[in-house]
Parts: sequence; C-alpha cells; structure tokens
Amino acid sequence: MTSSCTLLLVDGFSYLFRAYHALPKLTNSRHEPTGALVGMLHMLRRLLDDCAPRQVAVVFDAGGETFRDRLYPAYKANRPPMPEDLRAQIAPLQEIVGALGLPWLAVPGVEADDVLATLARRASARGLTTQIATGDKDLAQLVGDRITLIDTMKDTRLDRAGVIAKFGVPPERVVDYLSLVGDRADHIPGVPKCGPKTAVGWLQRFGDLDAILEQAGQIRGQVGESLRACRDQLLLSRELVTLKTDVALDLDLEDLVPSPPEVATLRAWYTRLESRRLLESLGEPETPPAPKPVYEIVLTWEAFAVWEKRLKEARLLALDTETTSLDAMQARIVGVSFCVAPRQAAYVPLAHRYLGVPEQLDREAVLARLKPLLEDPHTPKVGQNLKYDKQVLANHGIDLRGIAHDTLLEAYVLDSAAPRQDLDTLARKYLHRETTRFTAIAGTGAGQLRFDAIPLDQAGPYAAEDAEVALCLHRELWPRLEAEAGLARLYRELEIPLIPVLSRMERRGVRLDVAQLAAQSRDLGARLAVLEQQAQAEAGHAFNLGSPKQIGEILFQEQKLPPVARTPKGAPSTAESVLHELAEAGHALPRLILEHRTLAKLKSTYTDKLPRLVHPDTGRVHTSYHQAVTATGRLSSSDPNLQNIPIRSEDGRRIRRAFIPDPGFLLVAADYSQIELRILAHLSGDAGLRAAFASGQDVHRATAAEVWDLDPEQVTGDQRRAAKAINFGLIYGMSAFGLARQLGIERSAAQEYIDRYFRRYPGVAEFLAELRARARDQKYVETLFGRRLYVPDIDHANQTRRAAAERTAINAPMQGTAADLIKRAMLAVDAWIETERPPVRLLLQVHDELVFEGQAAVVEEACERIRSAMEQAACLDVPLEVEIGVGENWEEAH
DNA sequence: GCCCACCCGTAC
DNA sequence: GACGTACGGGTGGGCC
Repeated sequence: MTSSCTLLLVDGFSYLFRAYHALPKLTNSRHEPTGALVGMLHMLRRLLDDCAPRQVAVVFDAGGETFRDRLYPAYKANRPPMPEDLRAQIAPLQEIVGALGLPWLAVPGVEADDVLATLARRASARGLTTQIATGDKDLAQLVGDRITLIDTMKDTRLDRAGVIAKFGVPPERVVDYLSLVGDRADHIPGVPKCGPKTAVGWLQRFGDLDAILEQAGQIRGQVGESLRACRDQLLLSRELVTLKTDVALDLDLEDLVPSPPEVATLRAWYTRLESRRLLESLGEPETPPAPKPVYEIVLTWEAFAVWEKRLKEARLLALDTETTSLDAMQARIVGVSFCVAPRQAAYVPLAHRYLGVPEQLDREAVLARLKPLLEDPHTPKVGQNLKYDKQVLANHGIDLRGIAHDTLLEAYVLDSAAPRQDLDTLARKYLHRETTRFTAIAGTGAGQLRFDAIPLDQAGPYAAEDAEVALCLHRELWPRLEAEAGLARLYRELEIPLIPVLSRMERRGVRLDVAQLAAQSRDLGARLAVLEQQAQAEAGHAFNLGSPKQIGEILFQEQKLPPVARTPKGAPSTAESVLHELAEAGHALPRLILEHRTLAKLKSTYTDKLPRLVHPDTGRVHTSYHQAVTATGRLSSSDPNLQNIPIRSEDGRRIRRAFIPDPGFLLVAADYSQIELRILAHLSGDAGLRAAFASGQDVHRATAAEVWDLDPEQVTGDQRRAAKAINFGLIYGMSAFGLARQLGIERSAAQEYIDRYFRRYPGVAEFLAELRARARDQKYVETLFGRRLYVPDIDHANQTRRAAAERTAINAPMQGTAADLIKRAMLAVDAWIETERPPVRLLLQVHDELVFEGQAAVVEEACERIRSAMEQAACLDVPLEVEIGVGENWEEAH
C-alpha cells in the first residue's frame, strides 16, 4: 500500500490500544512494559514510509471530561480503567514521537477524534489531501474526496466507495447509521432490535435519520415500536456520534511540518526499549561497531607469564574451564580461559587431543602455577556458574576460592522466573550480543565432539569468549543488583556464600546400599510380572501396561468404563485419581494397573536407576544441586534427583533404607515442621493462626477446632483432614473446586469450609488479598528476605493464565521464604562444620529437610547444634520447630 | 538411532 | 480449567 498525501493524521491511542491487545506483553530486561509502545512505533514508521506526508500530526486524548460526558453522563461510563502497564507506555511514546520530530497534540475538553476531524476539515478546505490513520470506525463520517482513512494493521484504505462497501451507506450517513445501530463500547444505546441490516434498509428507504423519524409510523412490528420509543435517545446519540469540526486550536497547518529527528535522544530510548529493529532504523551508529575481539591462544610459557601477571593485577578476573564432561564429578580439564577487561581474553589449551594439535603447555604444570592464584580468597573471581568450575578444579586438587560474583546467580536474583539463564541467553538479553553456541563448534546428537576433539581455531575463540562475556555480563548485571539493596543483599549474603556449601555437599555424595537396591529390584520385577499377567488375563489379551494410550483404549473402549476425566489434549485420562475411582467402583483392571504403575515407577526411577549413578571412585551418589532454576528460590536436584525419593508408601520407603552412612557414622535427618504454614502465620500476622502455633499443639487439629468451634479433642478425623487440606490449599492458592475434589465433597460444602476458615482467620484472608493486589500493582511479589518473583501474567487477557499467575503470587512468598530460610540454616551449619571441624557432614537438602552423617560418638551433640542453627535461621512471630531423627539409614532417621 | 511432546508419578 | 515448585521415566510419533 503506497500512496502519497500531504497531511497525515494519526489517531494515537487507537493504535496504542490495538497494539497493546494484539501483541504479546513484552517487557525489557528491566521489566518495564514495552510491547504496545514498540508495536506502535513500528506502525508509525511504516505509515511515514508509505505516505511520505508533508505535514503530520499525532493526536492523543488529553483525558478529563469532554462535552459528551456533560451531554450524556453514561457516555463511556463503566469503561475499565486503562491497564497500568499500558498507561506507563504513554509518556514515553509522546516523548519519542516528539524526538522523531513529529508534531503531536492532546486537547483537553474534546476527544482526539474531534481534533482529527477539525484538522482534516481545515486541510480539506484548503485543498489538501488528508489521510487519517485510525482503527476507529466513527471517523468514517469524515471520508470525502480529499479525506481517506487508513488502517495499517489490517492494511486497508477507506475512501468513499470503501465506506459504502463497509457500512452500506455513504460517509454523510455514517452518523445516522451509528446512532441507529449504537456502539456498545461508547455506551451509545442504538435502537433495540435494529442491527446493521435494518439500519441500512431504513436509510436506503427513507434517506436520513430525520426522515426515518418523521415516517416512523409506517414501520411495523416490534422494531417499529422500539424506534418510536427511542426518538429522543436517537437525537442525543446523533449529537454524541457527530464529530466536532470546529475545535479551537492555536496552531496553523504549517505548524505540522515535521522537524529533524533528535537521533541521540531516539537512540537512548530505543536502547532502553531494547529494540534492535528500531535501533537499526536510526541508520549507522555514530561510532563504528567494536571490532570483533581477537582472543589470544596461550601456547608458550612466555605468553602464560604475561597473562599470569595480568591475572594477579586484575581487580576482578573472569574465568571459565573447558572439560571432557558436563558431569562435574567426572569432568577433566581440557583448557582454561581468562578475561581481565573487555576484549582482553585468552584461552590456555591444556589437553586437546585431535590430530595435528599444536604443542600445548603441560596441564599439571600450568595448574600448579595457577593454584595459588585460584585458591587465594583475596583474588576476586567472576564466572558463569562457578560451582561447576570449582568442582572441576577440585578434581585436579585445586580449591577455588575468592568467588566474588557469579553471573548465573546475578541473573537469577534479578529475574528468577526467566525461562533460561544460560550464557548465550544472558548475552543476548543483557548485552545484545550473539555468542557462539557450543553446538556450533561441537555439533549435536551422537556425533557431538568432546571439547578436547574440537580444533583449536574454533575451541579457542569459543572458550575465551565465554570468559569475556561473563565479565561483560557482570558489569551489566551488578549495577542493576546494587540499585536494589534487598536483591543485592540476598545475592551477596545468601546465594554467593552458598556456592561452596553446595559444592561440598555434591562432592561428598551419599552412600548407597547397592546390593539392597538390587534385591528390591528383583522383588519388584517378580511382583510386576504377576500383575502384568493378571491384568492381561483381565483384559483378555496382551498389552503394554506402561502405555497410557493402550490402557485408555482397553478401559474406555473395550471395557466401556466411564472416562472420568480427560487430559489437557482431550484424551481420556488414566491418571491415578481416575483409576482409583474406577477401582472403588469395583472394577478389577484399574486396580491392577494402579499397583503395576506404582511398582514400575519405583523400579525404573529408583531401584534400577540409582545404583547406576554410583561414582566409580567414591562408591557414592553425587547429585547436582541447581541454584538458579526454580522461580521461587528453592534448589532443585538432578542426576539423580534426590529431592523426590519416595516416603509416603511402604514400598517407597524401603528405598530410603538403601541410603546409608559411612561406617562408624549415623544418618541424621532434620526437618522443619510446617514451615510454610508458620511463614503464612508470620507474614499474615493473623492472631488466630499465630496462637495455633504458639500453643505448640498439632496445627491441623487446632485449626479444625477453631473453624468448627470445638475442643481439640473433639475434632474428628475427617475434620482434621479437611483442616489440613485447607491449610495446604491456602499455600497453593487453591479454589473451592480444588478443595472439593481433594476432599471428595460438594463444591458448595468446600466453599462453606473456606468461608468459615476465613471468618476465623481474617488476617489470612486479608493477607492473600493483599498479595494479589500487590502482584497486580507492582508485577512482582517478595519473600520475607526480599527475594523477588515477577508475575507478568497477572493481567494476562487469558483468564486461565491470569488465575495461574495469581496462584503463583500467593504461593511464592511462602515457598520462597522457606527456601531463603533453609539456605540461611545451611550457611550456619556449614560455618560451624568448617570452623570447628566436627566429624559431621551435610549431605542433602530436601526443601525443608537437611540430611547429615555424623560420627556416632558426637551425633547427639551434633543434633543440638543442628537444631539450634536451623531454629535460629530467622526470628519469626511464631516459633520455628525442627524435628530431628537419627538412624542407620534415611528411613530410620525419620 | 535421536529428539520431543505427552502422560504420568515422585517429592516438598 | 480448577493446587504451588521441581525432575524424570516410558511411550509413541516424527525426523535423520
């Protein structure tokens, strides 16, 4: 669509609104909303390119009361207020429009449409052609020989013929048409039962609105009656819909000639918006792009000595290791890279093995030279995920100290909900820089090269770049953290100190009774075979019990059982709750499948898998803890995941018996009791809930007694169960629906429970409402220690997404505070162990539990030190209680 | 043979 | 659709 015009008028909000609703809700890395703004600016650019106008005006509503509000108080009443994240984009938009050199105006007392109409008519009277860019159909009344509408989002242009095609009436009848049909958005009522077809019919038959009203008596039926009843309203509607063309404007059309753009201002704005496309639109930057850094490959001792000196003198050195494996416990060093300032980075290859590799420096000799520097706590280091490098260096006898910063943790504390925190993603997000990916030099899949097989001309620049990017990233992220004192503190005092603690836990590992697990596997295998045979006999044919698809076909097609629930994709669900319900109804097959599933899970995930992960040298399993994965601040564990070892069923608990201490040691398990509920009591300040904990009795029983007005000993099992379900449900943002399903009761009964609960604990109800409001207001929620979780979906247009964000907003402060708290406890316990060196080792963390092994002789004393460290981790308005058990295995310790 | 979506189940 | 946070196994379909 290309056409030239002399005057271009832009309906500012019309486009901003549409961009806001049509585009995904983008924000920049500072969480400032940018989506609608960037969309609108792209639209504006295209418009200017297409129209090449001599004069331009971008017109905004000024806000406040207009003559229409005075004429008709219901006008635009009940419109939801403008979303805050949209409102926040208005002022920047106006500033940017100004910097583009485009005249813009907002006139109080009239709407933007009236200003557009006035300007268009004035131009028309002077013989100028005008195009109005808008999505608002009211403007169609202005269309004429010299005035057309354009809609860049739909890429359409509306001239006189276009108006007739769209509305069925010419522009001069558009006002009458709109008055008859009405406009829901503006609260203009129209004639009941009169839609577009009827309105056009009348206008064609009678001419205009006055003629229709004069001859209204001729129109029969209900529509005729409602037309006659609407007479006064119609005249008012016409007045409302008619645009003013005589708005007093203290400007001349000549004032609408654009001035030259202020490029520097625009560049600053576009940089802040983080829009590459907009930045490119400014043309070549004033300074040429930095030349691609040339990284040094260190192959001689002379070159090494130069770098050694630089490292010693650096205020902060960035470091990265390249290895043979992602498994930190198995990995061997292939090379190390360093960076001391942007573009000053080097790679020291140490163990590359491909054919034709040049002479490298000796690995052990280089590491011996680096050891004092790397172990010096006063030589500050930065890197991406230094816990990994610390492990790898430990494999070579080096204890990395002086970890001052970690870009992974910086990024995580700034935005824990970001989907990825890897170096490539962070470089793109914060440095607007594309980096070489590992797969680009190593390939993918089975043919992927190990790092020592990658030719040095590729491996070297890749490795050096990683160290350099880490340093640059730190320079970008650290000021952002420092600007938020709470976040900086969390990072400095909790997350960074935790690195060596987690590293020690991973390195220590935990001992497994492999023979016992093998015996369990055999037992489970035999039971599974029996169940499989019984199930297949019941079904009448062989099938795969591990396939939900086949199970669904047998149960719901062959056996015609009722499909109780469906999966998100619409298939009949075979989930546990469904099979349970069918089994309760007396069907044999679902019960067999259930039992088979349970045992198959235990065998494949645990009894078969765990022994394979025992480290060949240590004879123990070494999990990896991930410090920057969960949105709430919890740790996660993988390879193997030791945070989901079964405990609830008897068969499952047996697996815990295989977790055993070193000879001469005992296992100690220390659990926080009801930690999240205690945090709820503290954060909400609810007197009743606080009292329930202060009394020291069973909190679910106390809750039940309070809600049903009983003595604690009168509480029935079902009442306690219900109270427990509500207590947990609160933490998860559960609805009456969820509670009803959980308890197997009617939804109305569940609602009644919840209502009673909130009447008894009004502080809790208030607190939860406040969390929702806070999330909507500031787009994030916080833990007691200032950890932040952004919830951008909190005003998502999709109801499901929005509700999910609300649940996150409710859950995160409690789950996150618990995570902060146990991290503090871990630091305290570790400090005790590292300074006093008792024969006690911290082995595992399972969200609210710490697992230790301690020498039998000191275990009793150790328990008290552990209890004290954990209970003193924070001072809340309710006591923190820790339950400690000791045993020959993990199950016994509970 | 590899990768991925899907379904399901384990923990707190 | 309906209860938050994770990790991971098996199936089955698609791709190389």
